[in-house]
Amino acid sequence: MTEAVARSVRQPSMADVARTAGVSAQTVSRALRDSPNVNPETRRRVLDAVDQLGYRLNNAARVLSSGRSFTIGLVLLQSGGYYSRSAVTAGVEAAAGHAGYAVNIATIAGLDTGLMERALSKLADQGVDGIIIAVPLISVTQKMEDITRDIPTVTLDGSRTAGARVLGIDQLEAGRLATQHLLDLGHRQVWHVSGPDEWIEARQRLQGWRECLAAAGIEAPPALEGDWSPDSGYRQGQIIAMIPDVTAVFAASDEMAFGIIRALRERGRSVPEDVSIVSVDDIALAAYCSPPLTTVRQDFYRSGQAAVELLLDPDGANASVVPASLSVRSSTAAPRSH
Amino acid sequence: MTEAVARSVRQPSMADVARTAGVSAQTVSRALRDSPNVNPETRRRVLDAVDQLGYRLNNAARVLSSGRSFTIGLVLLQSGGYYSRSAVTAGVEAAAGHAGYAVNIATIAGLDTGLMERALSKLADQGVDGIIIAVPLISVTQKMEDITRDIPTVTLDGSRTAGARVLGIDQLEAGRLATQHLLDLGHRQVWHVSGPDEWIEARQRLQGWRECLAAAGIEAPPALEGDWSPDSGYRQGQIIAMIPDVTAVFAASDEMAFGIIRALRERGRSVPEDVSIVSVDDIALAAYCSPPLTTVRQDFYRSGQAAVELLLDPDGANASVVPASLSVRSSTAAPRSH
DNA sequence: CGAGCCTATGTTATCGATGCCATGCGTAAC
DNA sequence: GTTACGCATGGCATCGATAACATAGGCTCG
Repeated sequence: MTEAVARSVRQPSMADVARTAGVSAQTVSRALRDSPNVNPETRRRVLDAVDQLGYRLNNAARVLSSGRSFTIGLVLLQSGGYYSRSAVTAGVEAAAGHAGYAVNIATIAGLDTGLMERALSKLADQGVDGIIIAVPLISVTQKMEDITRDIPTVTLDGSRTAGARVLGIDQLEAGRLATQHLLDLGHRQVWHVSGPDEWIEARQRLQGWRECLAAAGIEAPPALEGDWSPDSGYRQGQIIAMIPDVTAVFAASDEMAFGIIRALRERGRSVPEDVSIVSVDDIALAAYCSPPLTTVRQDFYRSGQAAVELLLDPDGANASVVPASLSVRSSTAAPRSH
Repeated sequence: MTEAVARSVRQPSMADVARTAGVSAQTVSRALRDSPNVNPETRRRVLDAVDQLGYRLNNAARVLSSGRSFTIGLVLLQSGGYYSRSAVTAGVEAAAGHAGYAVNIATIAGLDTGLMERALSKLADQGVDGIIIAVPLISVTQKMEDITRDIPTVTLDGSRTAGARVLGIDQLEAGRLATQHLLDLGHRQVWHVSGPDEWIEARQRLQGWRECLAAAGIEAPPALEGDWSPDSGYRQGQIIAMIPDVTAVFAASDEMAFGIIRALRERGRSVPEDVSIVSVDDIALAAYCSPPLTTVRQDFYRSGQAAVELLLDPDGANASVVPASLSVRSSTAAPRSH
């Protein structure tokens, strides 16, 4: 006797639900989207049918017919800043999910306009309703403008295209807070290990540092440049260790700060006794490595959330700023008196 | 004179391209998907028309008519392990993008079957072609089984449902490597601060530790349990610091290890002179904090890639393992001789 | 008590790409 | 010189939900 071949069963559609509930497909659609004009009794019947059939709304069909995808795209940089990337993602995902949106990720391998264009294209192809760019745009191309003109975009701490809104942590302020803290402790000079120049954050922190020193009438020493990684901090730290009079360093990220500290210690300079170090980020480990870092706290998770809110708010402001605050721990101290 | 109102222009469709290129829509579709039976000259005309119109394939329509979404879902846990989460995501995204797939993220706030079900439902609703679960499934519910039966699933280091393939770093081996390293240095006893018991990784590392000690004829001391965070490491470290004879500790994660080290130092126990510490992960900072950590390296990025490969390989194995290896640095040393 | 309106529901067209089948032409095979 | 087959292409139905419009009762108000 021939058995019916077990074939992959077709997923139930709205029409199936409608049939089971004894209503039209349109009514099912309305009931599922809590449209106001649906009889509670009818809605219940529909929901029962949904349960019974194990119905699942077909997203593609909804997107096609409604023109909205309920998905937002997130552009991230692959390398560097594991902590911040991860925290931003979590914040974005949480806020998006809360608003009924899914998140689609596009990672780019480096700061390159070509890669950036491809990432944006990919998201545009996916039909995202909005885009959050969490990497700095070094330069904005026509293609990027085209895409961000058609799709609402929020730039997190980056430069902007004509169409994009900008959300930023106040990096100028972060640089000032860090530098001022060192000056307040009595240091007469503050060195700086910056992030890569392509990054807006890096430039702004650098500028905050310069301005703060200028305001105190101090001429800024040359800035050293790292790439956010602990390893680059280590390399710049080796250089700093060769300069005799350094008593205070402002590092543009916690990870670099740890590298700097390691290099200084290996050369017999202790932190904070000989050299004070302050940085920016306040990653989870900042309080637990040795010494616990004095650092300017950035709330990445909150930034991610705020970016989504800014994106989805139809008449929101065009720019918004998340404040930064100083966490004082043990990597800074008054300079040793001679 | 009345100006035409600037209205949101309809995106060009395949039919528009077809008209411009002087062919049928079907041929456009074939040309764009490099179907073999298309005249090169025709293809060129089509591509020119695409360029000229700025045509962009409508993903929703493609998904609806083809039944495939070219999207894979990634389930992540929101808290803890920033580094690993981020690296896994990058690996998944890279491998997926390489194969022409987009990645859709679902973050869950905690290890809870309800949240897990909702995350899977959300991904299923989005019509993903496959799912990668990067959090341990504490217990598998019917609903979870249903979803993972319908959609190919790979579990990264987690327990498994009937339908899922499993990819894991060999955590048993990681636990053994770490413990054996301490025994080889001459330690007579090794304490352990584990991860939360719900995590398979945590259980396996713990088991590796127990087995290794057993093989050496040593009775394992009670394990202390943390939650992967530096803070939990710090708390367990305070307890360890009160026990006089401890000379070696195996921490289940780098972040906890840093917390433990901090607690020990605050109580006057130096690392590695008084107490040796080895952990698991090898995060970027492991080499740069003080002391540089001896740790079992896990290649999260590679794991993410491997998960995608396993997912997309139609006749791949049902399980696969990424090896772990020991990075020896300065947090471990031979015990002080009495 | 009839005009007008609000509520609950049904009907039909539509979104844009693809699967399947049909077609016409050139060429190799018998 | 048919038959048969491969290649390049077109036509049409279809995927599943939704927007826009249509309709049938019931209620309010002058």
